[in-house]
Amino acid sequence: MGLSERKLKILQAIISDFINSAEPIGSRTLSKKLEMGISSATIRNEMSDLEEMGYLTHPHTSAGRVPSDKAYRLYVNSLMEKYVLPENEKQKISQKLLSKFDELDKVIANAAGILSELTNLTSFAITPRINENSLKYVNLLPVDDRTVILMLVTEAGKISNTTLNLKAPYAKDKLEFLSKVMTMNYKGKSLSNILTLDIIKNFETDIEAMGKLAENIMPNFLHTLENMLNVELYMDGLTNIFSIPEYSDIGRAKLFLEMINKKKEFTDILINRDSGVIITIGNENTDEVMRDCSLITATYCVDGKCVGKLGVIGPTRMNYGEVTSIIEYMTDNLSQSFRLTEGEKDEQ
Amino acid sequence: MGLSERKLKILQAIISDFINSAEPIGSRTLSKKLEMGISSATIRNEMSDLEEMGYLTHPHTSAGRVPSDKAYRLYVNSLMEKYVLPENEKQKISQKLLSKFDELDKVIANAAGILSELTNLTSFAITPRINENSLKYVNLLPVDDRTVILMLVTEAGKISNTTLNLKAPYAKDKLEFLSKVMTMNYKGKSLSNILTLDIIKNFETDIEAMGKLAENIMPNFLHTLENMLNVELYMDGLTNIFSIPEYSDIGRAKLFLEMINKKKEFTDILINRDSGVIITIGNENTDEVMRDCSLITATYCVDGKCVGKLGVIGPTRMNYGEVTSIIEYMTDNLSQSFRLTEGEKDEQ
DNA sequence: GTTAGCACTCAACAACATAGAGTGCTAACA
DNA sequence: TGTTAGCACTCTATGTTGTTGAGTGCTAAC
Repeated sequence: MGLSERKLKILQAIISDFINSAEPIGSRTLSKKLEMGISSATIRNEMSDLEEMGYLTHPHTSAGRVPSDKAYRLYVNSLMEKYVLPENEKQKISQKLLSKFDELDKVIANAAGILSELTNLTSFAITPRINENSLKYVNLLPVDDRTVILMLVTEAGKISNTTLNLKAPYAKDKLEFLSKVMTMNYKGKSLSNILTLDIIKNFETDIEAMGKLAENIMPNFLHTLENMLNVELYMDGLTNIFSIPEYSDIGRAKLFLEMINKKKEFTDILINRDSGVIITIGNENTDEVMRDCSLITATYCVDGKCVGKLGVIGPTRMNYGEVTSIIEYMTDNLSQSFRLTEGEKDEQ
Repeated sequence: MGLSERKLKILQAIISDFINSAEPIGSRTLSKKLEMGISSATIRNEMSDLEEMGYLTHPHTSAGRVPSDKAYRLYVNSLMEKYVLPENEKQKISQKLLSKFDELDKVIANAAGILSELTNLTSFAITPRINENSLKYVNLLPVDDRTVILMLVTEAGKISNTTLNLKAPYAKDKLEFLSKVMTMNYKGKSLSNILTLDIIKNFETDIEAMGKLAENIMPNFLHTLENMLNVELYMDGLTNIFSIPEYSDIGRAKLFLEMINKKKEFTDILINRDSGVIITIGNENTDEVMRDCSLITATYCVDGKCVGKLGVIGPTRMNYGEVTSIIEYMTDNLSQSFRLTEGEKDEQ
């Protein structure tokens, strides 16, 4: 049994209705709404077929039909009409997205905020992994007798610094010398490479070569490198789930928030998703806890590398068309603005 | 009518019982539990008096009694027995608190995590305001033709930096010159003072004196200063509220989480609290939305100035004794560790 | 002042009835 | 052969009623 034109139309109607109302829909209501001149009985027959084929389910005998994950997948792939963001919406988003901040992390956190506001869902964003970034220079700046600022700068301009409190006073010229030696040793190497074993092994000889001061500074150097590789997760709109009927049950709301709050695990799930706009619906999610949610992510690029992610998580019943458009527009916008810097550089 | 010894004893018993069980307690149950050889009828009379005096309430006629905010206040002030943290607990806390991180922000975020774990409540921590900190130096570091790192260092060693993408290329010597001029102009002045009007007014003449490059950099300088003054709020244990019977109602849980999630407002509430261990119970909170919560905060000091805060928020029915001890121990511990750096400096 | 005794109150729970939204099947129709 | 009206049936949601038990408040006796 194939999916006739009519079956598709009925299925689409059921899905759009359910996305809006969250209520199972019955044959009579649908018959009236469709205005196709077919009676509720006919629709009942079709619905029965669709259920047999796995597109619909039944909370209980005397309830209307509810779309299954399979139905949402079909809907997303071919049934739903592409939502086009109105031009003034686009402008509003662009403005909010880019006006306020310079710092990457702040821009990304802000983006998550905007996204949750627009979709009324829980949104998240992760900053790009900078694995491949190579170190540009190491700078040790004197503050006072025992305080030193360790500053690392990558080729892409990402900076990280830490204030170190040394156990013994140091000489300024030694500090300068150490900066130079460290820069010479590690310049051009990618952060993750520096952290791999073979380079770390060399540290002992490095330390010996560079003297007592290095002994104090090296562990901090490694630690700072590790921090730079950390992906930052930002979330917003957590309380939006309370407005969603699916989560009016306290148990489900709890599970949802607990899942979201395991930041480490959640970040890993996000990192491992493919690039581009990816929609995973309900049981398509490999992670047990997410089986009754849908996840939409898209990738934004920094300096041409598409490694940051922006997305939303919510009930499988969500407005895929609109949400996807918004996310896609936002990531495009972000990528473009992060490329601008690059562009400016090239103009030189 | 005063509070006789016996009334106090009964009140104390009701409160401790309710803190544990969250269930209204009746006269018969209490009579058995107290083992004072007084009958339920007598206790009923006493309870009736206590209710008249405002220490107890009644969810409905046939329910047991529940302590009022006034009762909790009395309990906290004089009735409750001081909880002494066992030595091994203390050690565990100290270890977790200090082992992992160097950076102040990370230590504070981590502290909030530990606190929520220990108390099973929602915890929070704010980083210190550094209003009074004075600027030590301004450093402009060249990265490439149009990229500059703006780095600000305060006397207390707090560093902040921003990567600037300039609109035009610059000359290295001008950058160096500008660093020196800016350091000269603003060194020793407190961050908040630099941001006040009279100094900002001078900027225009400053910019004129320092040339085109300054025009580009000054707004970023101000912006970075503002950022340094921002207090960071960390929270943890949000989902703990779901285990608390008071919040098994989805409406209340929602209100609670929404309140907590208004970070700006919540931070303001925290900042404005007095120093030391402060307990505000239910309607003692000036903010409407917090009237059915209790808030416990304590202050930790950095470099001798007590301006950071650590605390929990939860239902008025919370274990004030234990929670207070834990928070107090943690802030003491933090203050001490943040003083160590200071101590080391003094040893010089 | 304390206590036994008793009438009274009220939430919580269970048992039952009812309404209504919806289904599935059948038989008739085009 | 597909479509439809009609009808019995199902099941949730909602309301009603009764019962239980924990608890109170009052009174009278100790």
